[in-house]
Amino acid sequence: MPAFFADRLGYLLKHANLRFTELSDAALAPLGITGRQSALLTAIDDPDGLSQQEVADRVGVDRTSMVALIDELAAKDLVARRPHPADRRKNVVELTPNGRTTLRKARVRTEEVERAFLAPLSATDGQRLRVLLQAVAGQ
Amino acid sequence: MPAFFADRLGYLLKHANLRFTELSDAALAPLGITGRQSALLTAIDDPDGLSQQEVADRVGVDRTSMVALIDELAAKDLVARRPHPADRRKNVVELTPNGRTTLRKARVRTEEVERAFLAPLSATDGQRLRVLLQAVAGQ
DNA sequence: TATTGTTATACTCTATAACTATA
DNA sequence: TATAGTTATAGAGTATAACAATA
Repeated sequence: MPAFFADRLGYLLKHANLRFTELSDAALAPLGITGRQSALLTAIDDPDGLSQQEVADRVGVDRTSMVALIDELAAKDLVARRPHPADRRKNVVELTPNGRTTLRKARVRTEEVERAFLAPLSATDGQRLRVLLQAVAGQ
Repeated sequence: MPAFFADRLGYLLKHANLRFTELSDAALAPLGITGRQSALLTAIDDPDGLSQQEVADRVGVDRTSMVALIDELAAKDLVARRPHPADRRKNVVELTPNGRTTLRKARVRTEEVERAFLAPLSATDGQRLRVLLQAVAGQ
């Protein structure tokens, strides 16, 4: 980590993000998923059942990218597609029982990751960082 | 920006980063460079002159990735390679006069971007965010 | 006409492996 | 033997364009 960069906001944001991703992927590897896939399971976990388009909108990717992402989770038996009962253009994407179990475990691990990531800070400062990021991340 | 994600640290970090990158690239586009290239110019701007390897270490990419990055900047006449006087395996990478001018302008723009990015926060909170990120980004 | 899922394709960013030339 | 630069290649991650089925 180059010292002459260390106070640039862009650098700090990028590397904070990198560090969180590393911790996340390491913590979730035993569950056989990445941080990205854990977030995807969270997005899919809706009582109403979502179309691929709706899931794509939630995580902010294109619907064309969604296909392969769902394929991966389906190959691991974490989610399943079924036809939408009222609109036959749509798939309903849902967690499988295995997906629900995995998501539950992933949530615990993710909380641990957040704690580890914020470990250099006091509890107050950790909460403060979250609030400040919220103000600044939501355009 | 999905509400059900908005308090996850991973989500906040990712989107703070995305927003900064967007602001940055938009502000630097009139100079014909990206935020990434502006950071690269900053890394290259060393009075001693750096090898490609040293620049790569500074920005945290592999030396094989460095080749194309330098090629791009060289094509824009922002940097130039010259043989290292003492070690003929190495290139010395340096800013051209045009590169120095562009870097100077890019610095002004980047400061404006930081101000715009932090606009939702008070000056105190802006400074606080920087300090907290520093604690958390440098492993 | 518009939307959903899909495929093909391409572009960015980055890394690994292997080569050349030096040291 | 090891290092610096280079090239070829490959793998993420993502987007655009075009198509079929359906609305």
